[in-house]
Amino acid sequence: MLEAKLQEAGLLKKLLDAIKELVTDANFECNEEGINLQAMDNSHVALVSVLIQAAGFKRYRCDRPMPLGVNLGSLTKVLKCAKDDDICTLKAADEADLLNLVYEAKNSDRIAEYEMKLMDIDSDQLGIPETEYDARVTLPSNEFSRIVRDLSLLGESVRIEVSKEGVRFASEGEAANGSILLRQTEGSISGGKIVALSKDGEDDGEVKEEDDEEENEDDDEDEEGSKKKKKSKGKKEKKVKKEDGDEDEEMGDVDEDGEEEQDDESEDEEESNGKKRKKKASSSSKPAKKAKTSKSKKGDDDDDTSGVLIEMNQHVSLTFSLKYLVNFSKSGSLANKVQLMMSNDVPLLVAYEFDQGHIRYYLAPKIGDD
Amino acid sequence: MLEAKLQEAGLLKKLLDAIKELVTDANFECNEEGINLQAMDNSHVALVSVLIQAAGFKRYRCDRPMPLGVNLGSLTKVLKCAKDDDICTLKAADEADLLNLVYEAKNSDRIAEYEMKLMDIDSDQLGIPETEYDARVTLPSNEFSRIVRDLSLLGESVRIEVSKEGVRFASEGEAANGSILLRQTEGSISGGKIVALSKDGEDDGEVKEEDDEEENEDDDEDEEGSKKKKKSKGKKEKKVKKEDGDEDEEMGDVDEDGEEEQDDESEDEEESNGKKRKKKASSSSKPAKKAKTSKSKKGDDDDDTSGVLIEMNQHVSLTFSLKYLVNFSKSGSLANKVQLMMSNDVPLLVAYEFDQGHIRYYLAPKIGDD
DNA sequence: CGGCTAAGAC
DNA sequence: GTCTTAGCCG
Repeated sequence: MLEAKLQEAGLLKKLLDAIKELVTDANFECNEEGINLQAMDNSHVALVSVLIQAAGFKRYRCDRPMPLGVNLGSLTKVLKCAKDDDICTLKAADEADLLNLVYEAKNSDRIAEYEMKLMDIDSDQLGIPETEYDARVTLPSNEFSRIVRDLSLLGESVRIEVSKEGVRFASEGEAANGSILLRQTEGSISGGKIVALSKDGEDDGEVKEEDDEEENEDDDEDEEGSKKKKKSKGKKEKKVKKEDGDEDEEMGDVDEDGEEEQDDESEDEEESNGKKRKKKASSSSKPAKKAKTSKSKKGDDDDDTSGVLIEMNQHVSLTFSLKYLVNFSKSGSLANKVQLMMSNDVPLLVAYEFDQGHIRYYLAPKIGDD
Repeated sequence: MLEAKLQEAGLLKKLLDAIKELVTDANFECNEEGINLQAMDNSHVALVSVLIQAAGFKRYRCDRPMPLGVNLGSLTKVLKCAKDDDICTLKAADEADLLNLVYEAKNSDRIAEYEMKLMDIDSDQLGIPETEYDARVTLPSNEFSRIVRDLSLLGESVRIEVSKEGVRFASEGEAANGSILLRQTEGSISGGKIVALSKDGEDDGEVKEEDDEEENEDDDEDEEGSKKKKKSKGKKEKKVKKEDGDEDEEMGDVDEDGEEEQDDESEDEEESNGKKRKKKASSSSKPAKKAKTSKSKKGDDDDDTSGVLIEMNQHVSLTFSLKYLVNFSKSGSLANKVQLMMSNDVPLLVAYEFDQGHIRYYLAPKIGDD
């Protein structure tokens, strides 16, 4: 059975707000690491991956891995019945088709209890390879929101270009063209190894593990299917795949390598890139969180509250659909900072890291001129 | 070429908000005086005239008169990409079909640049004669907004009546009738010469000039007219001419005049009609702004922040469409005060004067009982 | 045509 | 955080 007590219902509410427009139904994969959700958006163009680490809960117990098939619209409604600062407990029995939600006001006698029907969802737990990127831009999440919102008024897509000059967001529209240039706040643009970092260093662990086992097979694609489903390779999976392709394995490698590398990095650069370093400690594929979560986060993403950090090993120039980026930017309420990770011709990773976990979006670039 | 740097993008944003529903496309007539826009509303019932004086800019250069044909919807979108306190620079090359807008955040590395397509617009730069009116009501702009908004809930039109009693706004509707009476805040209702005034005393130069000549005749109050006009009556021409003078000089004058005016004002107040007095000092036809803009404005329109000033030479009673008045009242965000100038059977002038210029609306009265 | 959901303003 | 308005779906 699952019993997970979250200090603030607000976290769940924000997460749902962030993804409910993108995805209608999804499996909340619960296991010892925590709760993970992975899904392609309804049109299979983007992929969203959410993690709430076990340590992010006030209390967490999950005897065995269980997928909870949730209609996000329903869950959103149920969550609207909670106040942001209510203590929220999720409970589900093994094999149950109900999710129990209990809201306790911190300082009151009020206890609200809801039970929501679960559904069986064909979950393609995709293997998201942890790639190394050519560039990462770390900026205040509200700045990112503003940029994509502004440019979305003008055109459909934005070209994001990272160069020594800084990062430029440019969009062309019928009535007007726009271009916004952000320069590195201070210091020079740095390189170093660029991989997605979570504060604890565990990031997509949940997904990974499963993948590892099944992935072995070598289908790139299977992984997704394999782990939980064995589903068909319906379209959904494919997109993801592109990237995954190799990635399954990469995932595994990543963790370990990643950590090591991180250490290395710290030494090299000014710590600016620095956020990564911290994680090493938590190398076991499991999430190490707890103690440092709050700190680590600060350390990582929030080190500089308002600055722009640009790390670049190679010039990148990619074009994306603004509609999706605007959607992703809703997650700004979850973290002060957002990381944009890019390599030419591979999907953009938009990552928001918060104390209890993260939400990451992957979006394939537009090709050609469209 | 044009290069105009505005301290606060917010001013332009407010202006566009105020007129974009009334007009879809319009020419921004740029010349040494500043930037002027004049247009009939889409149904040709109302006329709006906007002026941003050259001195209202942080920096202003316009080598030769040029009309910039702008789609207001497009400009509104582009302006939404600016923060209110961004420094906004407008640039256009001669004969260009693009308007360049640059937004610089005051304290950041952020620079956003937009280029908007211009269009050829058949501009009828109308000569708006500066008429002398029988009555002027000066009231807080939010009070005016409230009145027309309230009455618009009841009926389609409002009868505005200025008498010794004060000013009455009365509307009849199917469900209810309403009537709002505002009395002169203090002192008695005054007469005197009633013409549109801008804080600097330059106001609608473009329009007025024509009238001036006629006015010259000796009204005590002519001052306003006299000082600046002497222009020809051609519409476009006028504008240009007034000041072509030269900017440098203006600046000088401005400061000085401005200050003087303020002083004067304080004295005249009770003179009640007083608003005009101020201008005499600034007789040089130039706009006096800058240094004291903020102050001067206060002085003029805002002398009494919350009071109602009624000037009347003759009883007037006119009926107008509330729909338009509600629309006009959106400009309340630009100025604390609004002036309603009326004579029987001629269009109402609704004028908002702010530090950098003004926005004025003209609306023909309804005739008969409709 | 009405209801619901989402976005923007106060 | 709440309310209001606009856009989308049923």
